[in-house]
Amino acid sequence: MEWNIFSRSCPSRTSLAQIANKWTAMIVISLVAGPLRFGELHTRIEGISKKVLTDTLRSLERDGMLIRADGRYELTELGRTLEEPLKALQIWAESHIEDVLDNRDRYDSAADEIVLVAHLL
Amino acid sequence: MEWNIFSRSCPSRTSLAQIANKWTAMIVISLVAGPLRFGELHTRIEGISKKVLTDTLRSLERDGMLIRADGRYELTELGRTLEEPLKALQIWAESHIEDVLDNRDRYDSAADEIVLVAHLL
DNA sequence: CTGCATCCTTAATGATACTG
DNA sequence: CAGTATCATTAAGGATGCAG
Repeated sequence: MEWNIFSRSCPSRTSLAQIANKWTAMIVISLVAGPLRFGELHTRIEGISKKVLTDTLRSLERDGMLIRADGRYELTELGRTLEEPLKALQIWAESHIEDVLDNRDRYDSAADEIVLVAHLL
Repeated sequence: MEWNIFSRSCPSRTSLAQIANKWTAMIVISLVAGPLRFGELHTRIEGISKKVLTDTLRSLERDGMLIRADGRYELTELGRTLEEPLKALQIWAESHIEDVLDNRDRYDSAADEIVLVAHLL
């Protein structure tokens, strides 16, 4: 069977949507070093609500990325295969953020100028 | 400066949210081979609405991932650095989807059993 | 064809209170 | 502590029509 994320109804797109997600990335990255409790995850991933954390953990558990064993969340073998690609996203985000912020400033001030000129006409 | 996606208000988290996104992934992957027109992107990325495509393209343009040159969207140098990590997500999604679907089936039928037992009590 | 603007619907997220 | 349940808010996504 040929799976293709570009195909509207291909299940692989739902899988992509699940892994291409900031909460998923932070949870998986947090669990790489070893199992953690709910509260530990809640502390490390600043700003995540208990509801969102619960929902995301259930969803990852359903997909077989992690398991819950005596109060701790642990990556499965499948989940560990996500370490590398998701860690790469973290590294990208943290190492390119200054460029991105500069670009945003430039873009926004260019937009401001357009508005300014428009007022002069 | 130390950037950290786990910090609630760190700008790098907004950047992570932008790249850890299925539409971003599909757009960037589509543009790796060369510039494309709006309509070409709209065709390749099945099921994306014009509004979402427009919004996502603007957002990526703002962050400096791509530029619009005479009707074509083209990755910038910064955007091309996303090729590898995002392509990795595509490959993961397409190559592990069968495992994921199996896991979902198992998880859901286990949940059904619990409901069944609950009815017997 | 390439968008932008609008309106509408749904999904994601957040806040709070509550229970085992 | 580890959730669940509920409600409120916000963001994402989609449909349609219009304009350059």
